[in-house]
Amino acid sequence: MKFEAVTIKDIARELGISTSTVSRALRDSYEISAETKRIVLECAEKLHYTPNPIALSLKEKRSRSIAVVVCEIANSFFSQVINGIESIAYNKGYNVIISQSHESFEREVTDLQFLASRSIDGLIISVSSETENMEHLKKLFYKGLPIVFFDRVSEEMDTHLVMVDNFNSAYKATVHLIENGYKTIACLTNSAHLSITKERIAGYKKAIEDSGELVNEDLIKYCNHGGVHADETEKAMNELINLEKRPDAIIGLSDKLTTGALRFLQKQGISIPKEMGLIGFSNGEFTEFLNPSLSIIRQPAFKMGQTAIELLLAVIESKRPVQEFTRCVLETELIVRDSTSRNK
Amino acid sequence: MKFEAVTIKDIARELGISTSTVSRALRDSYEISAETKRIVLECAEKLHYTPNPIALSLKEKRSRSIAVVVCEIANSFFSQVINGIESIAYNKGYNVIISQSHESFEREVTDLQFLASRSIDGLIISVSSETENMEHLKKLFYKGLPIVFFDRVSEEMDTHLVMVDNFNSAYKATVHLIENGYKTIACLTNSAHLSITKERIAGYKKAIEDSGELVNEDLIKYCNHGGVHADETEKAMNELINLEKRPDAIIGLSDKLTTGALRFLQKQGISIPKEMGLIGFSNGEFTEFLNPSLSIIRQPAFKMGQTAIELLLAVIESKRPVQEFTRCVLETELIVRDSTSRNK
DNA sequence: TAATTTTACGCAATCGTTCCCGACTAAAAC
DNA sequence: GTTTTAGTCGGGAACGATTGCGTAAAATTA
Repeated sequence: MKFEAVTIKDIARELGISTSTVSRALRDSYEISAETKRIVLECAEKLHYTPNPIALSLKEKRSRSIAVVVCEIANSFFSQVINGIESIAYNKGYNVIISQSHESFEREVTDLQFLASRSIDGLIISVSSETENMEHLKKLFYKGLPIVFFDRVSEEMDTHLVMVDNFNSAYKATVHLIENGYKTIACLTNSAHLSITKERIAGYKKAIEDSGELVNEDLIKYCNHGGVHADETEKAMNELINLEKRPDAIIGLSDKLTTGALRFLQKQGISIPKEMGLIGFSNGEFTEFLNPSLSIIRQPAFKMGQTAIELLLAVIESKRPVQEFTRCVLETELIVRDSTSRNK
Repeated sequence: MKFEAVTIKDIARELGISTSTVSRALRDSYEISAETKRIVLECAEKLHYTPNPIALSLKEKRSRSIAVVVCEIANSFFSQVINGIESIAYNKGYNVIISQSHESFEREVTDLQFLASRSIDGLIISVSSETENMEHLKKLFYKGLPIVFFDRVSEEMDTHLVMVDNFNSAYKATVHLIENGYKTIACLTNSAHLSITKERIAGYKKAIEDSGELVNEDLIKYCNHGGVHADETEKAMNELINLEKRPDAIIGLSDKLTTGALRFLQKQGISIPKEMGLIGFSNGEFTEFLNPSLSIIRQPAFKMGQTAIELLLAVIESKRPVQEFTRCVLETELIVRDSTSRNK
């Protein structure tokens, strides 16, 4: 594979036949006699021939590899999504190339530039929390690169979208807090321009309004880097607990923010769920064993990954240009635990 | 990148010059006049030319992509390692292709076969817990594929190794338990043939012996799939708590096993650290906030990833065959928390 | 037996890029 | 005035594999 690199030519030379015959024999073409096929196969075996995929890619203009761009791998939600993607890509003979944006727009742009220059057949992406401008993606998309968005999607392009029912998830969680007697519910969320933020905030607001209360914008804290920098979450939390009317519950609208809030409250010695209720989006594996056990909204991450890759491969392998795009919305699961049971 | 695919031929045609000149101009060759370079660069810009890496790979016989094989991405330790790998690979212009073995030997073999056929320039691997036979790796290695092992290594090939001081880590953790008054210390570990298992078990045994006790093999439970199947851990734990002399502490010799033990003890209502002390290897992000907070041995996962990729790239980019291989042993961190403080 | 079809294989172009050889012009050296 | 010598550029062969087309020889048919 490296130094030797047996090629079809070596077989041809060894056998005294042409490369075309070898190629056809290897592909079991009908125009090659059974005897020749046998000899070629035998020789290929003997010489440890392995086809060179690069040469194939060059001819076929496809690399059989797809790229996945997420903000961080070391985040349960995203690693579970990748797990789902990989589970299917592997079976279909595709490589999965992974890149992390670390919530940086600049990094996302260079990532994409790099990947695009590496001839990928398709892209699955959840944009960074800094990403407002979609030009870099549009450019690739209109050049013909199949793209599937998941989680943090953009509706600016006509393509497949995989997400959860963000509105309803946030709505349910907020209603749950209200029903448990929490009155002043604050909200820790991502950059305002992200799709997930807009939808989740809308659900949160609707729940507040449906309970007959007024939405207080001061209770909504936007963390523009999604909580990757711990101080960002801390700052937001500090502002919240110093409000003249201190909230009695927090809802974290993404994984890192939920756990960041927990971390902060623990440090400050603010008791959960008594002084402060806490619920949030999370796909962490051990929310059940946290102290207190955490009430969460869990996304079907693995399923989301599978759906995304299936949609992407359908586009890639479609003969004709795909016109119909699905907007796949999956359900989340609200898991109630101790961090929101005030009365316990 | 897909449909148009502007090539240097297009530029050559547009400008009425040869492809060789275009190629040289683009690479800023000394034999091309400044004026021609300017024109070519301008035209390339205008036509949105992007070089085709596949064609380059074919010529240069390198793909600038490396493969990483781990058992699971959705495992903090491995995702942190990958994070470290990616952080450096990205800067050096390499793609990272990730594959999961899911602790299956068969899957590892097919993974590798697939990857090798995709012309990767190098491989970083932590073998699956089922992997005893290294032939599949040897075959690739002797074909010339640079390989770096990390975590679960094999010494059968003369190549770079990145690991932690497993012996000492297990030793320290066991001593810690002993010093805290635990008498009967059981051990939950991976398949017996893995390097990490051997070394960690040796450290555990040494600590027991140093304390003047005898090692009881019944207290060592081997989970051959590393705890990916929950029932495996449960079975082992059940056997332990039903021993005539029930252990009063557990040491988990890998991430999944430590958390698996915690999960089991919680379910059974066995109080930690009173009835049972618990410590183990873990790189989980929230061991601090678990109930009780977990004493752990933390590996420098990010650093391990960085070290592995640096060693690998050095081999890949070396002009002459590399003869000297390092066996890099990093230190772990013992973090004492509530799960081992019996007296509290 | 002659004409036709089938079988089995080789030639050469192609994918996009690089790079080894020339080759040509104009200025410098003899 | 002839020869060197830079300075620029083009032609064409690679890299490994596929494939349309052409064509011998063998097999079939008339």
